[in-house]
Amino acid sequence: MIIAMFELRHLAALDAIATEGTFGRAATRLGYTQSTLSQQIAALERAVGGPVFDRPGGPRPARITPLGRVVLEHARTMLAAADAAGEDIARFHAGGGRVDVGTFQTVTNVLLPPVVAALRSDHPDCDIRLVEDETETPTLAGLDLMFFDGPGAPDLDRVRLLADEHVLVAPRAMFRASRVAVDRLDGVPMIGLPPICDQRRVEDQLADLGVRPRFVFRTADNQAVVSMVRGGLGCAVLPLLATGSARSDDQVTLHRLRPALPPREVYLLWQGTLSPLAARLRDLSVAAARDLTSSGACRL
Amino acid sequence: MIIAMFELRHLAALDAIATEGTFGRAATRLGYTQSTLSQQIAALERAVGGPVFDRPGGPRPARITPLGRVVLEHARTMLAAADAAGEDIARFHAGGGRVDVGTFQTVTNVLLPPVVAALRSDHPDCDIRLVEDETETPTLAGLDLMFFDGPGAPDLDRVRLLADEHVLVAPRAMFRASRVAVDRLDGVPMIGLPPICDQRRVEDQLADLGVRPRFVFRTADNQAVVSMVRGGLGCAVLPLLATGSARSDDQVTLHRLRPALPPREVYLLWQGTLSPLAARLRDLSVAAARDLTSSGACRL
DNA sequence: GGCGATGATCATACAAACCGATCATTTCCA
DNA sequence: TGGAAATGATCGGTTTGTATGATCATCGCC
Repeated sequence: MIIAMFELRHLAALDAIATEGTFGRAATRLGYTQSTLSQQIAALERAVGGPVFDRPGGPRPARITPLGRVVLEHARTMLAAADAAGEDIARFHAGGGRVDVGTFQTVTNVLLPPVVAALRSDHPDCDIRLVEDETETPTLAGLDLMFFDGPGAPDLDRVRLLADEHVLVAPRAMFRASRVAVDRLDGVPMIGLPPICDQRRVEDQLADLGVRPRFVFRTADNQAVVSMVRGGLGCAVLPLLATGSARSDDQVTLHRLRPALPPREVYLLWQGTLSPLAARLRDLSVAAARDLTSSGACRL
Repeated sequence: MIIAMFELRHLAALDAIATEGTFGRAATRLGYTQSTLSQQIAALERAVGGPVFDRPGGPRPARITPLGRVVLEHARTMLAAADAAGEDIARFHAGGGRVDVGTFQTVTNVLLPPVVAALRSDHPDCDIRLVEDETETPTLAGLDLMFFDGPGAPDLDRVRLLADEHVLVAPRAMFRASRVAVDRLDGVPMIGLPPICDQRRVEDQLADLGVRPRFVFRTADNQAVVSMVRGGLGCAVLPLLATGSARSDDQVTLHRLRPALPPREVYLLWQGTLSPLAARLRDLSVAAARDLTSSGACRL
């Protein structure tokens, strides 16, 4: 007997007949004719190598055979899985399901909250998973979308979300002018993020200008950088959005740099076809970024 | 998007391509051509309402899409179930699997042991389940085979296994002759099984002959009946096989009755098509019964 | 003995599967 | 820069399978 030559439609027929008792009623329920069901069962019996129903003849209903019971048991498993698949597919198309997003602090704190709120208001049961994996060469593996401060690998799809101006955050007494010349940072005690990604680029650019700050503390936490500046430990060069809600006050001052460093460019990366949910997240993110830019939040 | 119009073969293609990476290798593995797999995936994509693979073009391999992942997850469930079904079907045809048998004490103790031994020697993993349900009108529901002391309902299939002579079991001092006239049992203290099935027929037949024994103890346990006779509590009329290995000794004597009561006829009943395992059990039971009969074990 | 329900069977129209050949695209290498 | 190699898509044609409606055989029941 040959292996697994049966079709889902045959198994549905088996189930319907076993449930309804007769070929005719099962055919009605499935929207077929009795003739079709007879042939489907015949095909199934060819596939499994023996009869699945006893047909006593006359008005007596069909009775399932031991072989039929064996097949039926598995058939119901498969039909249930098919149903579940259909539901998941429908949910997928409706914009539900799951989306895995790579992000980083600024995006998580500034951009994503309204995006997530909008998604969850449309699809309360959608499964949004955020992963913060700030490494030098991040990967898209296992992610549907990834926010990144650069255009990423050339074979990826991308959209540029915003340009985030680099500003100087300094203890209040340190600088007066609203614009500070970059070379005044040479030798100055400085707080920094770990030297990867944007922070690395900033330091490289300063070095190209002959400026070598003296890093006295590094932390991966944007807010902690600002707090240390606030404590007077040193100053910091940060993308404006990374400063959070910090603005010039009685402890810190924010300054533009002269010459201005190239801004941090935030991209959203993905690869190939997106799920409707992920596409919606992308579109909402683009809109949110446009709002941020036009509201002036990315420029001092 | 339409519901569950996909076929197992499409899901197998999906799985193979997701595993192998390219349509061509997957086609080779499945024994199809690349063209066929392209068309199968196209059909699947029509069924699920969207692409399941991104085809980057050129020598780059196909990559599964989010929708493809959703489908693939369920596909693997269904394919695993199909595999399991195939294995169960193969086991079924080879004579393995499960069989549910209704039996009763005599059959369990005398007939079945060698039958079960033979079955389990052929198929060590076969699942033989015995149910002792000694009621007046037993049912075949949930059973593949049923041993019964009568021909059963007319719409059942049956085979007559053996005729088991009714004998008198008496305390040693009670009767001398090897044949005892039935009417000598009138008023005699007697041990009996519950008055159903064969026991009921025996009592009816005695009553028809004007014989009314005095039942002083009833138990459903054949061996307990003999034990009570051995204790001198009374005598008993039993089918010979129900006496187990009891024979005339220094405590009990076995006697033929005059006139002989009709023997207990043991049938094996079933309905419709049997599984190979059940058919084998039936055939072995017929052979075992023939052995019992020809060895004289059913006649004193 | 006829009625009604059951499932099987047949002929036919239609759809789908599969294959072989071919094509378009892209990468890689010389 | 041009061509070889590998990818998947597409097309035409044959085969296979599917669904239908009509008809037939069987059997229980009134």
